[in-house]
Amino acid sequence: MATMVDVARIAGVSISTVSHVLNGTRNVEPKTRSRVLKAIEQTGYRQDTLARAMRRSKSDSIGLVVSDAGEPAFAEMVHGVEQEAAARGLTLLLANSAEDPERERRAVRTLLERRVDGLILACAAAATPSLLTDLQDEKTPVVLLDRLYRDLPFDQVGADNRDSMRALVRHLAAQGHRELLVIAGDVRVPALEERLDGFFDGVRDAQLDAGGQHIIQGTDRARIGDAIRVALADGNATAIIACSTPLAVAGLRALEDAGSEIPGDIAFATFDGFDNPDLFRPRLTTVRQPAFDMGVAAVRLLMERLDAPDSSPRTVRLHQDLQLRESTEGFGFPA
Amino acid sequence: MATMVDVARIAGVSISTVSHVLNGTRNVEPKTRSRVLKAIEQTGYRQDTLARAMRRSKSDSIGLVVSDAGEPAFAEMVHGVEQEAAARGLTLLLANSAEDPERERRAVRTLLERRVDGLILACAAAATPSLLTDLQDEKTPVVLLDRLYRDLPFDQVGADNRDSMRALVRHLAAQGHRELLVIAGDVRVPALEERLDGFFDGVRDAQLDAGGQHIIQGTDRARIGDAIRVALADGNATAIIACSTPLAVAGLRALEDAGSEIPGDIAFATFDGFDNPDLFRPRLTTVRQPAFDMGVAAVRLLMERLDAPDSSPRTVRLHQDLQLRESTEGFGFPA
DNA sequence: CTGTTAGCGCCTTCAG
DNA sequence: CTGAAGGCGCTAACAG
Repeated sequence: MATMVDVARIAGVSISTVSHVLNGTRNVEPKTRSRVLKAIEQTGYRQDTLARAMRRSKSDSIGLVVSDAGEPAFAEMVHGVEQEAAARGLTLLLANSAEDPERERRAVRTLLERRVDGLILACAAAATPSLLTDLQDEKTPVVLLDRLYRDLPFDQVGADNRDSMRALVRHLAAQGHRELLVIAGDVRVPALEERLDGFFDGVRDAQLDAGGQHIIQGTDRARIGDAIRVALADGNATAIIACSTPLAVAGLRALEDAGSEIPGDIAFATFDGFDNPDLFRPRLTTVRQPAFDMGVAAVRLLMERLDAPDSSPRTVRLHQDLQLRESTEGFGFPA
Repeated sequence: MATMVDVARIAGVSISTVSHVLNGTRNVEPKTRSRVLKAIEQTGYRQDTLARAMRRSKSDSIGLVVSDAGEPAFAEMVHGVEQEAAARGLTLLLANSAEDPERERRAVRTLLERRVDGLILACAAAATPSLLTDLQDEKTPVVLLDRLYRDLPFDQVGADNRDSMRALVRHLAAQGHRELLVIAGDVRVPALEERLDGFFDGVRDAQLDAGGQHIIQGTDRARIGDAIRVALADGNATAIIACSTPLAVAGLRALEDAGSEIPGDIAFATFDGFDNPDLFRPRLTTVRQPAFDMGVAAVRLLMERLDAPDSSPRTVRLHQDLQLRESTEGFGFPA
């Protein structure tokens, strides 16, 4: 591998001149410059980003740690982050914690050791509490993505979970539903907690009986299935809301096992949802997270933070779309 | 940020001793060792991976360039690569070419400049031909993923596209289908070329009339739609095969526009397919790519190549599952 | 407009 | 069992 020294020797200039033509960091006479360029061509010289990063203590790279690369929403966020990073000449270092706090800790540490310029973090549900507080003392800026922590002074980007859920509940109530079943998931995840809060906002707005609603917490599939069976047997709940894609999968499977039809037997809505929602039946009413844009926004926040390290932390909420489809439109209320 | 010098000073040892306890690269007296460890604790010292990489000229990182992060199959491959890389203590640098040869070139260059230990590459359909030949001269090992180039001496991992398609065609023929429509896509993509080849293998096996089959090439949605409409109007084709997820989307939309039912009016099968294929209707017969495992296999190949730089290149083909579902089971042939 | 030089933080011979 | 010292490839003062 050719180095700057080789280029300099061949071009008959000093290595600092080579550096300056490479980086455009000071004027160099056209003639000299072209000699250098030719030498670069000739040697096939390529800059060593590592050495450069070390010297400048700036790596032009960012790290992204996601908590579950399996969920489509996260895959989309990764995509958005990659896109925006590339557009700004940043290399993306990707890690997946798989909802494991220990892996998460290791991933963060590894990325910090690699001297990334900034870190984007979608924390695991059971994230080690000290992780984020430790990160506050770090000079490497951090942006929290999707998994937000209201009380911590980080830049954050998420969706308007609470408002979207509220709107969804109001919509269902307006159609006549009075008793709903919410598959809430792991409410330690801030986004899921917010969605549950929004549910009760909506219940209040629509003056439904708060005590009469069915809330299923946790992610255990069997338990979700049981709870749905019970609720269906009682026969009072007329609509189900799943608070994430995996929760929707659990719910849909349970309904299938029970032989219940959507929306004939029960209405169904989900957050995040599935790809190509109009191609397959049932067409599910979905609150859609702008996951790609959230990734883009996270990178922007990070770069702005680098420019202004001392400005106060900002939380950006992106609007979620409420896409109404057949799964909540055909339920037959008794006259 | 504390450096090894700080640690050495506090522990009252030389910096080389610090290095050796850090890397376990030579024996050091337990007492000394624990002094060093304490000093590390105390200073919050963290290794600078960049400096280390520069010195060892080995970065413990690998680069992955995918051609379309949007396709679910690629998202899964990324996931598999990440998983296996992390398990081996490698950091993953991710780039997306978005099927743009220019972006692809830049991505490869960037990753090379970052001194990745190896590169995994799912080439764009229209990849610059010189890209791969240039890469052959590089000492950085390269593994081709999914987008294979039979004639080039790289390690490669793909799926058994040809055989799977052949099996699918035979299955359809056994059911009575004699005239098929293939949405073949961009056959510059090797996997798609292989699938098309496999189609003709199957046609031959089943002794169908090769001239009577409908092949739609390209990715233009409108053209695919037109071709399907024409084929339906003629009324001879009884089954459609989509050779990738986006192609399936195009096909399904066209059928929907035409008001055709699957499988009543026409049978439908797809490669790669959709998530949760049993939850939504129509349940599509799918040739499923083991995308995650392909990612894993690519990392393994890469590491083995690093251990044995001169062994001959290997191509690994992973088996694809033919998942039969309703979309090909209910077509009513006239008696 | 160009060259010289001192490190960035680390690993690794080579001596002791 | 431990220390001293050189240098990986590059940037950025500082001098001319």
